[in-house]
Amino acid sequence: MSETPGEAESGRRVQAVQISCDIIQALREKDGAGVSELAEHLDRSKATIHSHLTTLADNEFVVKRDDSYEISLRFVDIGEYAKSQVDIYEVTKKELERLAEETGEVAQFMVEEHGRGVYLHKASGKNAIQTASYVGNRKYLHCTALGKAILSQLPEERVEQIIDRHGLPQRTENTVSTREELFDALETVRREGVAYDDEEVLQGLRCVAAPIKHANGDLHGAISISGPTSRFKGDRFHEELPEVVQGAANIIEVNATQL
Amino acid sequence: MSETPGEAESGRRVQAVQISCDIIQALREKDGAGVSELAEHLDRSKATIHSHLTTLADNEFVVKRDDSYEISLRFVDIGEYAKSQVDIYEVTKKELERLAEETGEVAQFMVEEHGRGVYLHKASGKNAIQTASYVGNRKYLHCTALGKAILSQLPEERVEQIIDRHGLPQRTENTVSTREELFDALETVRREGVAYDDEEVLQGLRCVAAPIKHANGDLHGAISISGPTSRFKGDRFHEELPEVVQGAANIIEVNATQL
DNA sequence: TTAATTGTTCGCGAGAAGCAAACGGTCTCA
DNA sequence: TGAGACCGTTTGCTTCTCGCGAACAATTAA
Repeated sequence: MSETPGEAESGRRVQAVQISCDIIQALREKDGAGVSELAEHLDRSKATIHSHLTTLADNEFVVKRDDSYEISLRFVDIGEYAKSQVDIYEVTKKELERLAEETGEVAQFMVEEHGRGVYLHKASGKNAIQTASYVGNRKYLHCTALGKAILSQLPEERVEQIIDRHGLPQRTENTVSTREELFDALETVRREGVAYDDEEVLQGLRCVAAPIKHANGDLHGAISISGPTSRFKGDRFHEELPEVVQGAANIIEVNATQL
Repeated sequence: MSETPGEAESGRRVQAVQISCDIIQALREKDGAGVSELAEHLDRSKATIHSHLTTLADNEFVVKRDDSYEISLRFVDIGEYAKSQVDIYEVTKKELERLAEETGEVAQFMVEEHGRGVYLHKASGKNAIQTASYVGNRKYLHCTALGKAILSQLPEERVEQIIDRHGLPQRTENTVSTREELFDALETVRREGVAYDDEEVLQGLRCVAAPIKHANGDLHGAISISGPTSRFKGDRFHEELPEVVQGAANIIEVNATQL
């Protein structure tokens, strides 16, 4: 079984570490901040915040610029490392580029972590539209084609755990909002091999996703192609694109077994 | 003045936070590890390591997979954010892609932080060679063309501070190894507008870099083109490429003033 | 000059955090 | 089928850390 079964509520925590995590979170939300501002925001003394920031700066997790502290580029380094640890990352990236060029649309790659979906790559073809998603972005799994493709590969109990943890927040009126609806949808995905998003996230945006079946390392991922409803309709939407996406997923799977 | 003047030796630290930072560092070096392994490596009790890992997992900085803890993809998210905070990032990225296509070589973008250079983007043209550098990678500034281009824009006292902090470790026999040599080199860069790397880092690899003059936010960066000595020689190396790189840097500067 | 901001330093007391040891798994090998 | 040797996890206890408040510089504004 992958990751922590449910959220581990038990066990001791280290308060000081929690404070530093909160500081990083706050620095991100505020695009950098000073000691006093953080102290007020987190309801802690200035002295506390100060010693934490100094420690974090020592370790190059934050940078001090004049009198403002900001998130350091060290995160870029570690983030890039984290991506590289995903064994199918390189193969998938190449395949996505090909897919984007072939279709002219946007191709994306998502993996599951902590019960949510993380975008790991985005390739844009000639006619690619702008999408709100960016690499690193975390989305709930039940409300995107990529997410549903991933969920379709997980054992039912894991899906239950994820719902318990994150719920089924409703993005738009088309989002699945009950467990039954979701499990039905996942069954359909398993049967057809692809997941669809028909304007469920954004008006006018359609999306076709296929899971990457690769239980190795308990890592579950999916790839997709997105585009405007005007181009995503008829045979192209229901036959051509699903076939292309599934084909790409297949190639990745084959390459992955050789790792 | 940007960042901390010299390393801030003074002030209090938070030991617990330091331990967590060490854990993350260790997880990265070891590509994930268990509690016992970390406890031994960091010379701490298992209980301590465990409570730290639990806290870090709560905050999604690490993931527990079976009995191994690993660096989480949350770093991808924060890293991507950190990049986006660099105001010239988007403009430079576009310009790099153009540069790579036009020359067929490798084009790169580096900024300074904590006295070292961080690669933020890499674009590859048709004939691009493989280079060891990757996005997020941190290099000493004195031993690459990009680094020297950056240093040439910093006030002398800042350069002194950086040398005090990091020294001038010698990569190859061609690396500058004394302060005088370095300051002479920087003077040349300022005069010519470009910095060269003539097989100083790697046998057979040459590189031309130009600083991006843009004091805004105290952010200093540079862009470069790298390629094999076989193609980087004669007029192309000493005139054509320097001109192209400087031109690109100029375009970025102009676009940057409009931010 | 004064007043109101900063960030920084410091002494102190409370409680957090680190340790050791015990506990409950799982796996291997006899 | 056990014994033993790992593993991660839990728990009490003691100590020393760390968070607080207040004082201290250093800017900035009025």
